[in-house]
Amino acid sequence: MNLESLLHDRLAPAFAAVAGHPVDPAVRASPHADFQSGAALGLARELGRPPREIAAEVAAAADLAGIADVAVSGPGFLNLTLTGDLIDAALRAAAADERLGVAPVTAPERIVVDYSGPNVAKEMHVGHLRSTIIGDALARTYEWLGHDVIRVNHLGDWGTPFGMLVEHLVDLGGGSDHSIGDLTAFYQAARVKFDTDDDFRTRARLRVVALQSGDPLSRDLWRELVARSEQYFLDVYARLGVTLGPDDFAGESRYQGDLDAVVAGLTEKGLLTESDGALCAFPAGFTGRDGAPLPLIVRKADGGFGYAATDLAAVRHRVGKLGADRMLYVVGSPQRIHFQMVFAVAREAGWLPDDVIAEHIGFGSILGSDGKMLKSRAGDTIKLAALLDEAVARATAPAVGIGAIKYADLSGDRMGDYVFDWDRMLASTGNTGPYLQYAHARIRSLFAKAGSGPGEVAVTEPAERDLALALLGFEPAVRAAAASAEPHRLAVHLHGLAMAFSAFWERCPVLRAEGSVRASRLGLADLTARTLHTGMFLLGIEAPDQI
RNA sequence: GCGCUCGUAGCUCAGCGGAUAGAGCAGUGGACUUCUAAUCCACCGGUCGCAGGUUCGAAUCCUGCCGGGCGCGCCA
Repeated sequence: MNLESLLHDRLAPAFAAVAGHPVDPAVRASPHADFQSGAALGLARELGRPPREIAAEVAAAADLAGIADVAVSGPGFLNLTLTGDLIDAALRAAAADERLGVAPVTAPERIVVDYSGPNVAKEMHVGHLRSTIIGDALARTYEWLGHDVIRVNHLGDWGTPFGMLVEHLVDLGGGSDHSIGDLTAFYQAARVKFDTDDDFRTRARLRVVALQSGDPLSRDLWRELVARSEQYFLDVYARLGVTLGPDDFAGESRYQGDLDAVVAGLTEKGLLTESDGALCAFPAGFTGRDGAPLPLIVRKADGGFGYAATDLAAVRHRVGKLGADRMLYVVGSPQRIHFQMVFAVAREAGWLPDDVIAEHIGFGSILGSDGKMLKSRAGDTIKLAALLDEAVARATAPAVGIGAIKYADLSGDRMGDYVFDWDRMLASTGNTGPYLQYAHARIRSLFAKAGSGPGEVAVTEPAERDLALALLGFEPAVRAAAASAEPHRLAVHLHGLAMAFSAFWERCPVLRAEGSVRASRLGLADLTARTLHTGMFLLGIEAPDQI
């Protein structure tokens, strides 16, 4: 149940009656009561009356019987204090519902979420962490709310590096698993040869041509590389608890057949200009260093296609074939302008209708303790696998270590940078994954000993009431996270819920209570566990029964 | 130079138009015959980068500065 909406709906008619027109009651959580409405303040000038008088009139007119006690406060606020009956009823309704009282959206959208997108033949590294974690949390959240989510893993599986990689594979004698071995070593060996061996470099260039023109051997070896990499990615996703699966891979190679059509389409619309031999689009409103129009390079001077062409083809495909109502690109902030330009060109080309939303979901960097981009001590990029190994080694259990990393990534505003700090993220207290897991596990242990299940909730103690309000704040938190594509809104709420539960735990004995009090507290505990479990599930964080 | 983004307590961060700006960590002082003390309670701690503006009301919106990060034609 969404209490804010309920209060909003009850106050709106009263405000409309007093003001003579519709007014947003502006119901918010309040430090002075459960909720407050400050709308009377804004009406004072218009109505030429003191705000407290307006507030009093609204309070008298509003139908809040059985829902909340209302009082005029301060300069003209309405303080709203929920009745015990309403709280009990709302908790019972949530407890009786598998979805905790959160109804699916009434108008489901088809939402394409593009995230993770690692490069074939390279190991995943910390640079892929945030996109993978944030994207997965968003996909899970939208899906749970009832949207039709299509996950897209836009692999870097095409382009000039693959001439080099395939040629290297040929040198090693073909495509058996053993010849590829460690992906990073394989890539680096190819790279070294490419940089130092003229003959190899020439063969690599020819191999690109062969690959792109469909030479069977080249294609087979390329496919082997892709397959190997995909299996490796899936292993990482399994460790991370990320829901990307084998059917979600849709790499750049998939759009190669569409690129000529992209160029043709843009040409037909008169959107392409030749500049220094390259075909460029110049969407309105983008300027570069010298104030000149900023180009989106669709086809390079050498005739090859850049990523802009692929991204445009992907937009076309996602709108035209996948039927997207909304597309989210969970990609780091540095690419913000690129995507804005892609979206702008796609709109001009007619591939992105006005009623389809395309959003770049940017995020900040992960920093080391020195305040710079996170690197290993030697200054290299840190492999994701190594990071996960360390998390597991440092934590009491794999789920705790992995959960700590994921929660640290999701608990702050995604646009900000954050400092990667093992001690802080693994701490059992504070706004951390382990704290949430601990709160959940405590409840599970309670039921392991209780000998009876949850009963009907009837809130009496202040700590129970605080917990109840936190529980009822779950729905608004999930909807807020979804509305702004900001998982931290849910994460912060879950931390507050866990804190409210801890306070309840200290002050309100459960198993030592008797009769209906014991049953009610078990009911509160159970609802808390289920809410934490669901919320953590939406963030992609495991909630073990024991820690 | 232009653009994007971030500047809130010693540290890490919420809050993003409403009443005395909130948490956590660190610090100080308490609480274990107790359902997981991996916890809880209290205290301490802030000219919300600076200066204007809009508003009944600004950390929140606008403008201009200052400081950090990132981008700005053939890498993705």
